[in-house]
Formats: sequence, structure tokens, C-alpha cells
Amino acid sequence: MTGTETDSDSPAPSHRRSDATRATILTAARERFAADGYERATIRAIARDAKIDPSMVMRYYGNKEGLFAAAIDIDLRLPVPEKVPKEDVGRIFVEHFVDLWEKNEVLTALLRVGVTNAAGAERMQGIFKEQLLPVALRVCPDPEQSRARAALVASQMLGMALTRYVLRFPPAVDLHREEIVAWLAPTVQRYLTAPHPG
Amino acid sequence: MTGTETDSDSPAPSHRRSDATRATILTAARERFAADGYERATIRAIARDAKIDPSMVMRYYGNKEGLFAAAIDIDLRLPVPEKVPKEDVGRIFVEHFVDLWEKNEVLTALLRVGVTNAAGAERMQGIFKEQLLPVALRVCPDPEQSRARAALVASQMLGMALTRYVLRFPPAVDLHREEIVAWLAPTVQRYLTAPHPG
DNA sequence: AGTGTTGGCCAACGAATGTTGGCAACCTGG
DNA sequence: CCAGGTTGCCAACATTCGTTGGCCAACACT
Repeated sequence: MTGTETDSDSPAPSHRRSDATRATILTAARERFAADGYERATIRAIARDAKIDPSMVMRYYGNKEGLFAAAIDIDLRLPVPEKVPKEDVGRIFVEHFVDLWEKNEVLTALLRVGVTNAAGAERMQGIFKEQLLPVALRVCPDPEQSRARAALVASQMLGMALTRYVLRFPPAVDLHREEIVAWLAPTVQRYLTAPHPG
Repeated sequence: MTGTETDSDSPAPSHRRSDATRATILTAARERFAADGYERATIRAIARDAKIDPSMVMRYYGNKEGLFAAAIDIDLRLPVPEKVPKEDVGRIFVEHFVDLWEKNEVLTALLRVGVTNAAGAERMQGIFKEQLLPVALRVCPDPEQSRARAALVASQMLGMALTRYVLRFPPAVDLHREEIVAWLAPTVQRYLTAPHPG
């Protein structure tokens, strides 16, 4: 139904003249999704940012959902737990996540969209299940608890991202990187490795 | 500009025939905002739920923002910190918040709207500043740090609400009330009362 | 009874959105 | 040089949205 099926992932790079346009669209889309969420990030606004016609977005990405899927492609690149000292895993994780959030707006875009769009929420569930959960399974003392422990870690990391980058609570925005790490690292460390409380 | 100015907050209750309709609209609005967020919660859908005409919503609440303001009126009723033992403040807070989230959907609505709507985000900042911050100021050992400590508490509580009630990560949904309290209470306790780390 | 007020619905407007098809300009390979 | 595909824009579509104004019935008060 989408019509022209482009060989977007052919082994040879196959430079097209439109590759630059495609990339520009994706960048603009990421910024808009991060700033406005799914509904308010209109194709027309994204096209305006990319200085092209809205119909180009449709031709290259099929529809709005396809554009979102192409724009939000996330690899958390979580550290390998076996290679870090067990008592530092909390700090390393928090540092890694803070760097991820600060570096680019893809995660902010995903968070904003995940809250209002079902597809976005499913994407977040997928990232959680396929990237955070396996790592937690290798860190936690009891595999049975790793699902809950990973959820706790996600709640704290996403909560900080929410208050700091989306809701922009002033005290959360004012926190320095080192403060966030100093406060959150023990929390994550406990969620991952401490014995079950109560 | 809104025209008919109703005496909505007159000292006498002044029962109007339309009070039931007004309440029905607010209930439907809360449900829709909680389920769909600001943009996708259309006035038409809310009116359909309330079994009245969309124009009634406009007449009673002026416009969509007015409806939102009327629907999301939140008093966290946080416990008075002087009345609870200092070592239990974390547990009491977590229990209180979990009960709040479970009891009604107003907080879910506010969270969903706060992420995509500027007015919603400002409302959340206001609730944080006027309800959580003053309490933190009375609990924290050092008043200078109370802003940061309150932000940390908010990040953990909102993060759990986000993963559990909005994104619905399965492991977060499966957590029992007692588990949440057991895991989060020490975190909140530390954020509020422990000495500054690092 | 009669008069003004309130509660409610219907129909419509203007704007914005995702999406589509057609058409001109450009490049590319023979 | 020229045919075929690619890139891009323009104009339009159907739909949906928030919002408005008019109309009618039910009520309240004197």
C-alpha cells in the first residue's frame, strides 16, 4: 500500500541524491517529537523545519507512524555488567543514562511520544524488555526478581528524565551531573543488587 | 469573552439544575484526559461520554483549557511531617502516594497532560512547588538542600507512576502495593533525610 | 397566566491535519 | 541526445477539531 519500496537497507550504501533530505527529515522529526510529542508534532511543521514539502515525508516514510518508527531507533548501548565491578554497577548505569539523555534528544522524543501514543508506549516496552531486562538478569542475585528490579531501575531513571527534561521542574533542572549520579547511584545499586526488603 | 459568568464559587451552594451535568462533564473529562492526554481527549468525545452536546462543555467551561483547569484540581493532602516519626517519613510518603494514584485517575490525567501540554506542565510545577516543597522544607536537615531533595522524591514517585500507570511496563504493573512501599520507602527516606552523598 | 431565565441540542464555521495525485525539473545511463 | 527514473513542489481531498449562534422546551417567579 505504501507504494515505492526503497532499498533503504541494501548492503551497498548506494548513495542516493535524496539521502541528505532523508536525514534532514529525520533530524527535524526527532526535534519536533522531542519538543511537542506525537500529536502536536505535525508533518507540516517537520517538513517546514527540513525546508521541504510535506508530501516528501509521505513518499519517504509512508505515513506519520512510519516516520516516527524511523526517527526513534534507539540502542541504549548499556554497559556489559560482567566487565564492571559489582559494587560500581549503580554508578556506572546512572552515569551512562545521564550521558544518553544529555547527548541527544531521541530519548526525550521517545518519552514524550510514549506517554500519548500507543505505538510509542509499546516501543518503550520493547526497549525495556530487550535491552534493560537482559542486563538486569545478569546482575541481579536472584533471576526471579530481575523483572521487578529492572522495573524499579526504569522507574527511577525515567522519573529523573521526566522531571528534568520534560516537565522541567526547576530544582531538577538545576541539578548537576555529579549530584544526580551521587544521589541516584546508590538507589540503582540497591534496586539491582540489594536483598529483597521486607 | 466567555459570556455568562456563573457564580460557581458563591458561598451559598445555590443548587442549579445543571450541577449534575457539570459534574458528569468533569468526570468524563478526567477519564478522557487520563486515558488519552490533552490533544486526543477531544471535547466531542468527552461530551459523548457525558451524553450531552459538545456545546454544553463550551458554555460551562469556556474552552478546552478551562475544562482542563476545572477537571484537574488536585490537593495531594500530604501528611504533616511533624506528626510522623522521622524514621518513618519515607514509608508514610510512599504509601500516601501509592494510595493517591490507585484511588482516582486525576493524577494520571495530570501526568499525561503535563507531558504534552504546557499548561499541564506548569500545573505540575505549581503542585510541586506549593505542596511538596513546603513539606520537604520541614523534613530536610538542611533547608538549602530541600529543593533538590524534593525534586529527587518527585522523580522517584512520578517515575513509578509513569512506568506503572502510563507506560504500563508489565513488571511495574505486576508489583504489589507492599512491594512498592518496601522498595521505594528507603529511597525516599534517604532522599529526604540522609546526609548529602559524595 | 405570563414573562424572563436556564438547560439543551442542532447546524454550521474556519482552521488544521494526514494524505494523495499530478506535474515540472533534474539527473543518469545507454 | 534522449528515454526513464528520481526529486521536489503545488493543489487539493476528506476528516476532524474547537468553537459559535440560534432555536426550542422546561422551569421559576410574580
